[in-house]
Amino acid sequence: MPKLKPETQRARREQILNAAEACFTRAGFHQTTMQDICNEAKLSAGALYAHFESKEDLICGIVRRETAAFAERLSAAATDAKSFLDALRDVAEHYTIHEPREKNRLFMEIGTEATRHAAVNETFRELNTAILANLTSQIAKAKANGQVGSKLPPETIATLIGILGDGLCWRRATDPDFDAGALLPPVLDIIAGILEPIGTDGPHGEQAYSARLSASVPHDQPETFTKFAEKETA
Amino acid sequence: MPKLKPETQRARREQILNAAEACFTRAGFHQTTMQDICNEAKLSAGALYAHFESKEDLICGIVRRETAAFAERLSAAATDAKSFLDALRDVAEHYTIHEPREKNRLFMEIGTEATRHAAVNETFRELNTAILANLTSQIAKAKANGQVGSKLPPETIATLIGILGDGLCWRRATDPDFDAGALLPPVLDIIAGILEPIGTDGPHGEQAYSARLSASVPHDQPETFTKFAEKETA
Amino acid sequence: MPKLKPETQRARREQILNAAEACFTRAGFHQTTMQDICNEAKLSAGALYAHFESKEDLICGIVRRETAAFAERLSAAATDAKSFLDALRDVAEHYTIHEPREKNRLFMEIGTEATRHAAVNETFRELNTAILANLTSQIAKAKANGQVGSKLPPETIATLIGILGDGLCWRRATDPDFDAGALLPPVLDIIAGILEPIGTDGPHGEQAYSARLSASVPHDQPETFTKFAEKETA
Amino acid sequence: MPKLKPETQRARREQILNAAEACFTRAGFHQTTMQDICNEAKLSAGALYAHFESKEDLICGIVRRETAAFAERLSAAATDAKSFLDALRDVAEHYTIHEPREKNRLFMEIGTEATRHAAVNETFRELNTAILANLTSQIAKAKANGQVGSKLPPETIATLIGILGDGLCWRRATDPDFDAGALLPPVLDIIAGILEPIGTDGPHGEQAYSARLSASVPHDQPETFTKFAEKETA
DNA sequence: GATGAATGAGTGTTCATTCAT
DNA sequence: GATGAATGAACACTCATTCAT
Repeated sequence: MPKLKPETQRARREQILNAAEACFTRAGFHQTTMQDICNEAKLSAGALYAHFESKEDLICGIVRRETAAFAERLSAAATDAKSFLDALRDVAEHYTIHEPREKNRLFMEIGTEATRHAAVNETFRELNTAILANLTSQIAKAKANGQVGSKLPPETIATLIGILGDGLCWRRATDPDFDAGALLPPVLDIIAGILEPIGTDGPHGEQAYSARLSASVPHDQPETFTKFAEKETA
Repeated sequence: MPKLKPETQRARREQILNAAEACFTRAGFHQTTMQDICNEAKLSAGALYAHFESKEDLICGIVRRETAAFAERLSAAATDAKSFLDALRDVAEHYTIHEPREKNRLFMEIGTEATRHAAVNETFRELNTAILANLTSQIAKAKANGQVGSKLPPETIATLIGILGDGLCWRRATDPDFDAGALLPPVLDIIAGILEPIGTDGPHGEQAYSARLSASVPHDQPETFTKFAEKETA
Repeated sequence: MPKLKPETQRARREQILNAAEACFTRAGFHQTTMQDICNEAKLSAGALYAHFESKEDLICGIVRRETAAFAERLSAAATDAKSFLDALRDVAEHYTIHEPREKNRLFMEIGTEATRHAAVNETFRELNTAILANLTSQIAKAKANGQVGSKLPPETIATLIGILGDGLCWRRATDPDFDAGALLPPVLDIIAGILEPIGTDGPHGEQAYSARLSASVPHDQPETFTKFAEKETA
Repeated sequence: MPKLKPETQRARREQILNAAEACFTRAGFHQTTMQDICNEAKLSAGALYAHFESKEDLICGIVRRETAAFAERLSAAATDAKSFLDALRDVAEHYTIHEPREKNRLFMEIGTEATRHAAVNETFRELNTAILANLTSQIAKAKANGQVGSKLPPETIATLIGILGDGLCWRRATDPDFDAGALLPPVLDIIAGILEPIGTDGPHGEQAYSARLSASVPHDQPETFTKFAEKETA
């Protein structure tokens, strides 16, 4: 038998990753057995190990894919949305309203796992750093354009936004009664407060964040994150 | 060996919990074996199981203790500090600067575990709810006293503060380069912005958060959380 | 503290044996823990081990007591009943009708255990042998008196009766639908057939076994088995 | 290693069952560890658990096999032997003379275990019922043919025979001095007495049971029990 | 004499990974 | 390349027994 076409290879990898993600999301990393994943992927153990050399590697694959997807979405939102804040809102809505709570749990699981396994950690940080860098550069440009008034360094702002996002995700994963829909507006107001967009009468005026901010923080097209997704499927 | 004094019993429980916490902090729940904990506690397996009926129960014990300690600290800070914001800063400094990063990881681990095990989940949520309620009531009082101007419901404010805390914790656990010292001031500024303390020229003026806020939000003595600590050691 | 009075000692032993028997009957030897027995006897582990040196020893105690009780009953029945067959019927009725099925199970458990543990085996066989000897001597006397016509050696007859009894017990222990009341008459007819009592028109005539046999096999007072019970409580 | 042929699967199961039977026979269920069985079968624990899902399941497998073998033997004897009694004698001789005493112990162990574990109990009873039904139908046919004169219902006769068999087995398992060779003839005489075969001068005449009975109770071909053996190996 | 906490070897079972076919 | 049976080290947990108090 000749070597599988790279195309088939990639598809197979994707299939396994899908199965793994489904299992991990459903039951967590440690409660999921390799056999569970094989069953879900309708593949034999041997076939699975031809593509991922260990369970840890599989986790890395998920981390890579999830994080790349996140970066992608951020990027896409930045392109499509009218303003930086709108983009943020789109992404936040996606992850805390449209996606099921289980996805938030998977994110926690990933972060926690990254804390314990060198390889996962490396993967996780590398991508996180890239996302932060992207956010930072967007903010820097907005500042340069005079559209963001905050005196805080762009990286600090990016980190603050990241913290809010992580906290939101954690809370939803953890608390079944958490109402993301109700919390998102004040959270976006907070972000608006951090950015201190020029040309408004302050972040805490009477207007709703969307009305106030929709046009105020235009942003450049960020560099794409597709490379990470490609890296994964390469 | 006659019946142990309740006092000794409690000490033994504490000793086991200490060992378990050390192990869990070092290696995570799933990587820690009961034997590891026995070794750390210098106790036999049988002795351990006389105090905790399962590994899960041990995790619940840790959750209870950690969360109770957190509530306690929040409560103490509220009593000691000059203002609500100062109290928050004290607590935040403790958990993101004084405590080792490993403690933040343990917190993540706890939250993640709560996501998967019914018993852990129940324990976790019960205590989390109590903490949020306490925070909420403190804020409500401050509003009643006219010291907090925000129009947001107290519970929403409490939740927002919680999200920032969780996010901070997550970030530090996850990112070895994270500089909590640098992030804490802006985070507290954000909180100040949320509270909109009366008698200042707005949350985002020139003054540093400490200067601006130190005397602005006095607060009443919150109800103590000691009951949870007692519950654990009862 | 002075040594316990022998009387108290014996009572304590009895108390433990009662508890053990209750537990063993309820759940079997292997499913019963020493702690179960301690709880049932309302005694500490240490106190129990002051009287029985191991779980096996406890089983031996039960074997001794149960078997002695059986011998006693056989003996008493021989004294009270009008005929040997009546005595057998009384005993059989007791063990397969009056006693709960659980007792039959305990008997099986005892026999099975005797098969595996040297000490239990010795105890079990010693007493079984004595019972068989007693039965044998009763039959021998009946033959000598001309009341039993069978040409089979008395010991063989005794063994055959024993086999029927064991089989009956086994069947009841094993089969919840077993109707001992319906089976006992034919079994006693069989025994009558084995004995071939003189002065009847054969064992399988029209008469019911009791009518046919009630007066036909008078028997002497057998030597008592009380000594075994005493041995146990000595 | 592609999928094993069903044939090989069956052989592997058999190999495990053989090992388990050897161990259980040697030491009893509770004294045998899964590791013992693995060693005996020269198999790893994982391999064993691929075929039997628990120790209890293994016991059920043994019960099924043993009981099926017994039914088979009964069936075969009925086919081969000249008379029903001869068949019974063949089977009895096999189990109480040819087979080692240990097999009798295994039988006791099985029965005792059936008393405590739901799954084992169900398996045990199901097969026991089938055997009894087969015996019953054989007897019913013999009665219909006028070859059995007893007025007892066929089922009662079958149960009585069963009781004698169980008792015999119990006695041999339990008593090392038991001489089955000496007891079998009178036991068969008893059975002959129960059946009351027509055309003889009564069951307790001068002739030995074999001489008297060899031709007296012809019997039809019983339905085979092979189905149970198949069920096990299916 | 009594207590019951402590011991620690041992149990049934699981599961990531390998490799003969 | 794929299969899935096999491996075997671990694991959480138990329980007969001991012995300090």
